[in-house]
This record gives sequence, structure tokens and C-alpha cells, in this order.
Amino acid sequence: MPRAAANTSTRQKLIDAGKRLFGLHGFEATSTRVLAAAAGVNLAAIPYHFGGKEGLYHAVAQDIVASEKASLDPVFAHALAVGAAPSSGRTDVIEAMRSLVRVLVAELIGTAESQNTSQIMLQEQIAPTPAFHIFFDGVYRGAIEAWAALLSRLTGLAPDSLELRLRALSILGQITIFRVGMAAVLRLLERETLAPEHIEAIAEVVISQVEAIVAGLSPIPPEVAA
Amino acid sequence: MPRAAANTSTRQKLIDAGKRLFGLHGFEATSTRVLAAAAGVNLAAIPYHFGGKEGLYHAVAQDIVASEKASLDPVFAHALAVGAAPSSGRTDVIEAMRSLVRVLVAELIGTAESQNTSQIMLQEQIAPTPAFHIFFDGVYRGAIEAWAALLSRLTGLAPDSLELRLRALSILGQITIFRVGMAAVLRLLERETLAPEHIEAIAEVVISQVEAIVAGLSPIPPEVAA
DNA sequence: GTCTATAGTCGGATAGAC
DNA sequence: GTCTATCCGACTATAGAC
Repeated sequence: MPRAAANTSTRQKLIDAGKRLFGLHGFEATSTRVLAAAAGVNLAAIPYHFGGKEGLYHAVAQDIVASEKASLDPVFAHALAVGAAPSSGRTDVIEAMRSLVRVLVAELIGTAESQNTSQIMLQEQIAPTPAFHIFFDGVYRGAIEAWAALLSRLTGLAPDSLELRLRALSILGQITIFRVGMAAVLRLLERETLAPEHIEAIAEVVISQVEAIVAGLSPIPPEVAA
Repeated sequence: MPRAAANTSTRQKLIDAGKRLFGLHGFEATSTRVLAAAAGVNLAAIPYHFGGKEGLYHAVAQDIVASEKASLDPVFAHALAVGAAPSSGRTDVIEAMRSLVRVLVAELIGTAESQNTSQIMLQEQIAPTPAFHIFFDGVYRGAIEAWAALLSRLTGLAPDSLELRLRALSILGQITIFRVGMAAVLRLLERETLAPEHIEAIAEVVISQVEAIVAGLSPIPPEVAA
């Protein structure tokens, strides 16, 4: 596995092809031959550069996490700051939630490319492989903590309480479902792809429901705590 | 493909093994050898009874849909009836929503077996194969229509409006996320499996959030309609 | 209807020339 | 670092005996 190799182009071409093909067909259903052909490189480059097909998959996972973090971490950091600052008011929290929804919708369903990368993350969620922790530590944990921090500000509950984490997950689910159920969404809309106004409509539905949820969140139903 | 074959036992043993193994590993990663061994039948029984591995997969899909319909259709029918009856009040709608949440949580994460069958449905959602329509027509459509009917009763919007269908999907997402993100949930809880009290806590979180959403649903924000 | 044996294909990884 | 050629194992499906 030559790290300081001269030509990084072959590596990157394989990673780019892997992002697309592993997302489209999954790990098992994507053969090294098809991968190499799509990347326009030689078959033997996969074992050479990545130690094998699985090594390429891990490299793809790390590449995805790196680019997701670039988009998400600033928004997560803002949410954590708003959640922690004693001066934050309800308006600040709502505004941070809007930002979270918008960036997450964009990363999950905003573009064809983002749909491809989010597809790989979903596959890992549903059927975790040894690569799962790359996505969990790199993306999910931060998303849950960001939501929990904001919810904590509104409810006074500890950000690491079970209830807040379940609520954070549930809210994330309202966004994720539009990626998970994309096939169903498209069938309902009788379309092949989503238009920008559909994406906007989805973001608005989610935002309005999040606002409704947090509006009813204090006081918290005590029987929900576990 | 002998339909009126004498021994249905071999067929059923293969379908049962398929439900488990296709769910655990996916279609591509499940070999006919492992399938036959797990079912305790001969390898050649797969092409003989189902025409091939793909035929077995479709038979598994239809078997899953049949058993899901048995659990879900009565609750869906009740929701549609409540949504359509002019005499239904807000309390009736909320009660029907509670029933929907409980039965859906049970079918998605209630038992180890239900987690297995829901896994196959999720795989089809994320990476649809030609079997997708079996699940869409058999299960998803009914779930969306049931929620849309109840939301329609509360908002006065048409049950087939885009907004109501998106809201129905979003609510379904709050439930589905706990199945999709099971690996993340378990990691957050630092557990290997869910205990009954966790399942109850999940149902309560979803119900309280659905109630909050519908509480703020009339009047409906007009800018959301598309 | 169920079995054994095997055909035919495709998978990932490697050897070795350049 | 990249190529061609090839190995070898695993796969699904089939032929044919019982």
C-alpha cells in the first residue's frame, strides 16, 4: 500500500468510481473489473493501491466522510455553541435548527452526487460492515450531538439523556426518510428525479414539523424519560 | 416451476431461510449453497422450485408482504375509515394515529424476526430491484394512504395532495429511522439488542411528536403547499 | 421430487514483463 | 507504477440417475 506514491491520479479515479458504483449497487454487487473499467485504470491497480477491493471501499468511506465533514462540521459547531451558550434564546435555537435541516437535506438529497454518497452511508446503517464506524464516528455522532444540544437548551434535559438522543434520532429520521424512501417519493410524485421545488417543499415540511415538536416540548411528558 | 407440487415443505423451508439470509446479507451476498444448507434442502431445489435464486427472492418478498398485510391492513382500514367518516372527531383521529404508530413500531423493530423482514424491505427501498413494486404496492402505499387520510381529516386538505403525502412520509420516517438507524441506536445505548422498555420508549417519543405535529397542523402554513 | 456430479461463468488476487 | 496473462476458488444452473 504505497502511501507516498507518485501518481495519485489512479488512486483518486478509483475512489471516484467507487463512490458512484458502490452507492449504486452495493459492495458485493460491484466487481473489481467494472470498477477498474469505470475508472479507466487497470484491474491490478486495485490490489496494488488499496490492498484489495475492501481496501478501496474503506478509502471511499474515508473520502466521503472527509467531504461530509467539510460541509457539516461548521453547522454542527454552531448548533453546539448555541446549545451551550447561556445567552441563547429560543429564536437562536430555532434558527440553528433551520440551518441544520437545510444542510442535512442538501447533503442527503440535494444533488445527484450527494444522493450517491448518502446511499453508501445508508447501506452501512442498514447492514453495517467493518466500515460502519468510519461513518458513525465521522458523521452520525456529530449530527446527534448537534440536535441533542439544541433540544437540551429548550428542555433543560441533559444532552446525553436517552430521551434527548431518541428525539434527536427521530428528527433526523424525518429528514433521512426522504432519502431512504426516495424510490417511494418519486413513485408518489410520478417523477424520475426531484426538482428543486420538491427539495424546498421537503425542507419546509421538515422545518415546520420540527418547530411544532419543539413548541410542545416544554414541559416534557415525564413518562417518556427512560 | 411446479405450482401444485406435492411437497410444499421444501418450498417453505427455502422461503424461511431466504427471509433470514437475504435480510442479513442482501441478495448478492447470499449464495444458493448457503441458502440450501440453512434450509436443510438440496441445492438443486432452488432452480427446481423457484426457477433460480431470483425466483426464490421474489417468493420471499411475496411471503413477507402477505404476512405484513395480515398485521397492517386492519389498522390501515381503520385509519381510512376514521379519516373518511364525517362523525370522526379529533380524539378518534389521535387514537387511530396511536394504533398506527404502535403496529408499525412492532412490525419494524418489535422482534428479531420482524427486524429481519423489515431489513429486506429497507434494502429494496434504498436500492430498488425489480421486486420493489411488490413491497410498494403491498405495504408502503397503504401506510402512506392511511396517514394521509388521518391528516386530511385534521387539515381539510385532500388526502392525495403533495403536502399531505410528504407529511405522511415524514411521520413514517420518524418510525422508520429507528429501524434504519438501529446500528446507531444500539451504539448510542451501548447495547447489543433492544429491550422491551426501549421499544416502548421509542413508541412514546414518536407518539408525542406526532401529537405535537398535528396540534400545530391547523391552520397549515400555506407556503408549504406545492 | 430429490439427489450427485459437473458444466460453464465470473469473481478477486497474483506473477512477472515492461 | 502500470500492464497482460493467468490462477484458483466460488458462484448459479443443469444433466441425468434414482
